[in-house]
Amino acid sequence: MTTDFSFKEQVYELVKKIPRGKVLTYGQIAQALGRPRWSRQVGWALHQNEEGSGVPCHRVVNREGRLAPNFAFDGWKEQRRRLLEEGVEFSDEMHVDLSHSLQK
DNA sequence: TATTTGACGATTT
DNA sequence: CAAATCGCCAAAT
Repeated sequence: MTTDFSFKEQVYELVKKIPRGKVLTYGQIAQALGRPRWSRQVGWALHQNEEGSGVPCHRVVNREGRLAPNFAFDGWKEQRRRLLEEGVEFSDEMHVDLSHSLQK
């Protein structure tokens, strides 16, 4: 076993740190982990994730703040509902207002 | 080992 | 805004 964690695990740790009412984009997560082109792999890591993993995956959106069209466990409707409940503003049905909710 | 797939990003049409 | 296109890279087939 090596000392480095899987990219997946690093993604989980970062996502767990997202404060309530804020969101992160896939690309930001990739960059924060030192892999600016790994946005797709970030999406995968989260897709492999399950609800019970303790990862608030509903706080992760694509670069426009758009909710994933085929969000795994309940669909983007459920994701939107959760975000609204946390105080995240929406500019559209499927778009988060990043200028107010994007965590740096 | 080659091809396809995908919870992405950016640009162009 | 929608669709097409290209780049990116691991996992699935």
